Amino acid sequence: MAGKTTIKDIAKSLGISPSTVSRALSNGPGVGGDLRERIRKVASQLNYVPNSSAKSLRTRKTKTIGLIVSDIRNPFFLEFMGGVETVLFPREFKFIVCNTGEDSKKEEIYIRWLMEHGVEGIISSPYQDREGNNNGTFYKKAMNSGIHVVFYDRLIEGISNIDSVTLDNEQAIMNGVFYLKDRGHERIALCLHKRGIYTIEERYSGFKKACAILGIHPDDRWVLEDMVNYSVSLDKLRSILTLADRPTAVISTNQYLNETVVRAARELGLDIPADLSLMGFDDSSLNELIDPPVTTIRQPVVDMGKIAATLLLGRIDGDRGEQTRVVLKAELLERCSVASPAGK
Amino acid sequence: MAGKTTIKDIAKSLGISPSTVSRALSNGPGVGGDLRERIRKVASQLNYVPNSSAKSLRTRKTKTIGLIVSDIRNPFFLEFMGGVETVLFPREFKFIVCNTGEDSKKEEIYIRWLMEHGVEGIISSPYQDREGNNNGTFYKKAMNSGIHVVFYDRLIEGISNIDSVTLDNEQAIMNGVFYLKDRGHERIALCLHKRGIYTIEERYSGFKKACAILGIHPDDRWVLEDMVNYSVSLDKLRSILTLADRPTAVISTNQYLNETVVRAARELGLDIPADLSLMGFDDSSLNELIDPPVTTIRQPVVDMGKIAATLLLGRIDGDRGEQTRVVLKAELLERCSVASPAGK
DNA sequence: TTGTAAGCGTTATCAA
DNA sequence: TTGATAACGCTTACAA
Repeated sequence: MAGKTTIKDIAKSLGISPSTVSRALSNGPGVGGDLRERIRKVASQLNYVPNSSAKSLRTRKTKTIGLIVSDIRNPFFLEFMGGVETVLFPREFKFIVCNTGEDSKKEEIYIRWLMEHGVEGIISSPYQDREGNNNGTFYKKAMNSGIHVVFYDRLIEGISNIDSVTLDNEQAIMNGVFYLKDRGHERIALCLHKRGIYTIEERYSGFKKACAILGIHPDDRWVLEDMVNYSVSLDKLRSILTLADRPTAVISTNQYLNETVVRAARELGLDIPADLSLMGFDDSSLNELIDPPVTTIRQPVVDMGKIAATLLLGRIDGDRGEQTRVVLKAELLERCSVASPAGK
Repeated sequence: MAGKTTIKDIAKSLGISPSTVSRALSNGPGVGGDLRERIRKVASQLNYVPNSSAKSLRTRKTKTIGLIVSDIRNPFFLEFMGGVETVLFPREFKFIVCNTGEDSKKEEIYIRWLMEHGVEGIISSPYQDREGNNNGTFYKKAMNSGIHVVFYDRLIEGISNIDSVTLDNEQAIMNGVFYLKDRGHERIALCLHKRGIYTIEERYSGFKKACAILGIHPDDRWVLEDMVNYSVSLDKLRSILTLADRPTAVISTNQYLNETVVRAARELGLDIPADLSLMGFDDSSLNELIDPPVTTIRQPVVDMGKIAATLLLGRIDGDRGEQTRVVLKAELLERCSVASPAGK
């Protein structure tokens, strides 16, 4: 009703000074236990709500961080955010969600907004295009102005002192290839999202490494790039799956692509795993219920979120130790989408 | 490097007054086009970053809203948030995500934080327990202090003047029951999350209404409540599905329960739809790939997000019109999980 | 068009 | 233990 009550109103109503009220309400020392109680009482009677803009202006602390995600539609982020919130809430930290949609410009804008907002830290999965362009300089700028940054899922190389938590993507895909080879597959296709993005490059490189180690030579044209939506993905899959000498197995590199391959196979009349094996990546709980249940490479996403938030809060709390780079291991969930190819 | 540059630094460096700089930088009138350009240039040279705490303190505007979600793990929110972000970004509004986890106390804490933070609005899906307790008074408090509130998905009854966007839950479930009856089902079970929650009550009531209209009388014990995790859900489903006179169809009321029913049926050796039909609710893109593809009641979630954000921005922009209550219609996606019961 | 000055609600420093 | 005062960085009457 009335204009918002401030610390001054409380002070006036008790006939004391604003500074005392401030001390009492922020649990600072130097206030009589008795007086403190009376102040608290009046504050709640007057419906006092602290003004954090004023507080932040004075203290330069907002208890707020920014969470930059590359694609808000990806179920990966639900789990990740869940992990982050778990850690942030008990510490009374709030987070602003920034969805870049793999748009470098949007990422830049959000970084600027976060700086203006006065966040104390940023947890980000940065974008990088195939030419290697990224927003590294903006993250640097944020760091220079005292904002701590933690990268998750993706890295920007050559930018120092930024803590990170990522997956061992190379190893994850290598294990996938090994698993397929064990079951007799040498004709393996790979589905990739946009080249340039850290995880995609790592997964691609893991694929090549594993093939080299095993001495197998999948056709270069079976490496499908830019699978960004269903219609282009279907076209690309069709182009390799309708040939006589087609691959016998496909490795997908995210949950969206798992679905895409299953759909495409159905549309092309290919049975999984009889006609085509699928090694999925990421794990929606639904992968188990799909026909057939999809064998998949699972990342510990919730942990990733918790670790990212913990690293960041550590820095905010004053940890000036060396850069931390946490690398998590993936797990291969064996289900039913991989078979041995005919004739083996 | 240096302490952050402020408007004063820019003013000093140009030998002009801070107010002129402020006017120039905030695109206000009353500044020479020439001067404005020079100010802009110096600002960027000095790496000027506006301090929004200071700005907010002065203007009482933060360009920030709060988004309260009841369970961050529910894929519903991914889509919803996506819709919200779409509308907010072009308007330069940021959002803070608050996960209550169906915990009334946590909801209250978040509302308080949002008020302190100075958000201009709150988009919320409020919790209510089976006794009807909710945080209505806190939402009222927020409203009274000038924070606009929009409810989505769920409502708190008897609290006036709050815009909302919800689903026509009663009709949605009624259509589901009608669909089942058309295919010969009269022995229908219903799976519910926590009673008390708005959507759950509405869906339950829709179920009863439809049964009354059709003159069918499912066993009361087939209405399963509190299906909050897999093990209790499995137990409850087992208790009704292992009886000789068991239901022939189950209606689920969220995506999580869709999965639960499918898993439980498999565990109990029941084939869907031969032994048991399933009418799902909510639609993950994966429902189509499940074995069998799940017939489901789909909500227009992205639209819901866009509408909620649009309503809120309208209020923030000064719309003082009557309370708006948008009620969206669900869509029944016919797939393969419903069959006619044996003997029909 | 530009400058002056007050004030937004806090906290922190210094005295009392 | 308490109070007076300045300051955080910005906007906005009002005056020039």
